[in-house]
Formats: sequence, structure tokens, C-alpha cells
Amino acid sequence: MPTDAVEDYLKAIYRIESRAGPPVSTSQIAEALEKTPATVTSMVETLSERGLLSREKYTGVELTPAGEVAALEVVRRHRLIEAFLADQLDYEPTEVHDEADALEHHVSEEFTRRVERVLDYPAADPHGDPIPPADLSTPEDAGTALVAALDPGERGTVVRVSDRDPDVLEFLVDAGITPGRTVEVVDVTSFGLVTVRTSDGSEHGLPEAVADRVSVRRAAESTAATDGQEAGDA
Amino acid sequence: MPTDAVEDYLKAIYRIESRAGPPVSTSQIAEALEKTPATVTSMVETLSERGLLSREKYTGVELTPAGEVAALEVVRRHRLIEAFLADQLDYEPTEVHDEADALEHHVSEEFTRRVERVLDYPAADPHGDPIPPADLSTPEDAGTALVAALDPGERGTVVRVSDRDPDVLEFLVDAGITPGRTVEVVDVTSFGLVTVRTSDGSEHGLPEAVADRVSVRRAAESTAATDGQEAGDA
DNA sequence: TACTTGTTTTTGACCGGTCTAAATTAATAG
DNA sequence: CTATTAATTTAGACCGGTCAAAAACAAGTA
Repeated sequence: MPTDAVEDYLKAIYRIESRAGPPVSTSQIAEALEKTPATVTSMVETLSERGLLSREKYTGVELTPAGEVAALEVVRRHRLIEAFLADQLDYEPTEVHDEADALEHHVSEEFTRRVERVLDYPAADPHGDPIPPADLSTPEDAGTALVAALDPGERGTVVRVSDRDPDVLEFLVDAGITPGRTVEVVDVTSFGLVTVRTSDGSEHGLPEAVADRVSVRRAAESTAATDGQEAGDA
Repeated sequence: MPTDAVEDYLKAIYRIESRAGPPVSTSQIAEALEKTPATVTSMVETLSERGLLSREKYTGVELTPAGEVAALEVVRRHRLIEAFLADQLDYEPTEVHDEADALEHHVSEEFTRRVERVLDYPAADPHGDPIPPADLSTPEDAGTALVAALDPGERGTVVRVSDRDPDVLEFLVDAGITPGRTVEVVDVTSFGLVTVRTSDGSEHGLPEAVADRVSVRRAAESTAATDGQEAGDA
């Protein structure tokens, strides 16, 4: 049985892989998990001995199929718990993440199935991230980072918003940048300021680090800004 | 922050204390937790250094006020989670224990309060054990072990039933020995067989070890066997 | 090519929790 | 009062996860 730490590493590597692709470097993992590089090296070593990662020294790691399955199980539990907390216990979407992080390692398969059932098999968590079904089939459409997906003047639909930093999340929610909403990139400066216009016409300046946490799907050419609910509302 | 292990020890000691009273011996703890006596000695050592236990070597330990508070917090979380699982996720009372054991160490105070709220401040978990309120006030009426409380011919109301061993629990449920029901002790043999009559008139032979897991409140003198729901139904 | 810089790995240490085996203590029977 | 027995504690070890410091490496630059 994987320990909490093992699951945390797997989840982090999965996340990084699905944004930036393999290989995933020691320092990326270290930063995501707030561990020292030395620690990560040693953990990554044991993970690859267990067949969860393939590793090339000084280069980085990549999840093996077995590792990806294990990671997806954690992701599934995490998101299901988030949806559950929001739905059954009236948590705000912004409060849900930390609780889920703690619980995700300790709920049984039975629990997971029951939660899924009372929630009637939700497709996404409160941040718009898709919930893998029990067979872990869908490889999930994570969208693309805002700046990469959209040139200035283009519009897109917000697919998800990172829930890592509660302050960032709250800021984005306040700005109306939430799953399902449409945003237009107005301008991208060389010094890392991204200006976006939301569907109500207001403009917001986002530091690059924040913009990177917003994933979008590019809208078809010159579509008028609609405010559809497409993802989200689990 | 107490670790999972620390909370487990505290909970076990609390349990033993409230049935058999202090001092609680190394071997009692070892048995309850399925650890070796050596392990228990070392843990008990660090717990008493932290002021959670008072300890006298070769004699046993007793919870300090601080230790009791910590133990009660765990007990509260455990029982609330049990009630929640049964109520919101349709778990059977017999299935609830293990899941709660895993979760009790990882739910936040916030979570606990919310659960309590949606359940409308339940008084007892599905086994009839009282749920300490947030201020941890009520010292809980645990009832008395069946054989100690009742001489042959006497009746009492089942207050609670240990949920430690699922098989035992299931047996008791099948026999109709559940919180709120009335039982009469028919006979106690010298070789550890306890015969009880339940409210429907049927008799059941219980090994002493099983009978010890049933706590009762003695009925007033020669009261007719009623089948009241008094505790339980969280 | 050789140096410098930043990243990664190695080394050696530590802590919490656990165990086995050996030593100690308490309780009891003779 | 002593010897036996059962429980407890000590001693020493190990594992998982972590870190700081030092060594090794990769990649770019002079």
C-alpha cells in the first residue's frame, strides 16, 4: 500500500507532466511539494525501484503506466472529495482543497464509490477539473495555460483554475475568472503582466504566475463573448 | 500536532480507562493496539514526557487532563464520522468503524463542525456511544459491562456495544442485542458462558469475552421488559 | 578547451515508530 | 525467605521520510 508521501509525489508528478510534459525534473517536484531536492532525489529513487517511475539520472522522471494509474486514483479521490465537500457540507470552492488533500489518502474505495453515487457521478470538481471515473479511463482534457493558448485579441473558455494557492484562487473568483466563463487576452507585456477582459467587460491585470494557473480552451475564430456554463458545477 | 499513532494510543488508553479504570497496563495497551509491549513502553514514555500521561514504571499509566482532552477530541471525531457515514452515505452500522478509524486523524475542526451541523448535533453514534459535544463537556455515561452490572434474573438496557470486532458486532446485532434493547441475564456459568434473554423472549449464549463488550444500564427493580428506544439512532 | 554556474546526486545524520532479544522487576508459590 | 513465573523495561536494530553539506555533473561562456 502506498504511503501518504508516495501518493503526494505521484500526484505532483502527474500534475507537472500534464502541464509541462515529461521529463519532470527534481527541482520541479521539490518546488511543488516544498521539499529539498535531496529529499526528492531519494524518494524518486525508491519510486522508480517500485516501478512507478522511469528515471534517467540528471534528466528527470516520467510516470510509468503503473505510476499513472496510482496517480489517477489519488486525483480521482481528491476531486470527488472536493465535490462532496462543496455539495454535501456547503464548503466554498475556495475552502475545499486543503481538506481534500488530507483526506484523499485515507478514504477507502468503498467510501469513494458511495460518495460518487450520492453525488450522481459528477463530471468535475468545484474548480472544473474533471473527475476520473472508477475505471480511470478518461485521460482528462486539462486545457492549456492561458498565455500559451491565446494570443492577444483571442477569446477562450476557462476550463480550470488551479486550486493550489487559496489567495490566487480567491482573486480569480472575484475577477470572474472561473470555469465556464469566457475570457479574452487583451495584452501580454514582456515583463510578465497579462491583461484579460472577462465576459462582463471588465479588465484585470494578472501576473504571469497567476495567468499560468488558468487553463482555457480556445474559442473558435472571432466568436462573440458568450457566458456559457460548460465545465464545472459538479 | 499529534501524530496518528499518538492519537491511537490516547484513544485506546481512554477506552481502557473508562471500562477498567486506571492504571492502564502496558499489556492492555499492547493488546488493544496490536503492538508489542516493548513498543508500547517506548511510546508511553514519550507520551508522558509530553504531559499527556502520568506514568509509574511497572505499574501503568493514566491520562492527564491534557491527555484526556486530546483523547476526547479523537473520540468525538470518530463517532461523528461514524454517524455521518451511516446517515449520509448509507453505511451499515457494522461497516462504519474501520472507515472512521482511518478518517478520524485527518478531518479538520471545520469539517467536524460542519458534519455535526448537517446531522443536527446527534447525541450518539450508530452503536449508541455518546458523541462528546464541541466543548468536550459530558464525561459520557458508558454503562457497565453486562456481567458486572446484572446478576442472573436482572434486566437492563443495552447502552452500547463494542464495535471493535465486526464479527462480534454482527453476531450481537443478529441476536437483537443492540443499544436501547432490554436484556435479561439468565445464567452465568463458572466456565465463562453467559446466557441472556432478549426482549423477544429468545435466549442466547455469549462467551464471556463477548458479554464484556456489551454495556448496560441496570433496570429498576422487577420492571417488565420493555423495548424502548432510548440511546442510539443518531 | 577550460571555467563557471546551476542543478542533481551522494553522504551522513536525525526523528518517529516499530521490532526482537536480553535484562530487570513484581508477584506468587513453596 | 527464596525461587519461579509473568510482566515490563532496556538495548540495539531497522525502515521511511526528511534534511544540510559536500561532491558530481551538465550546459553554456570565455
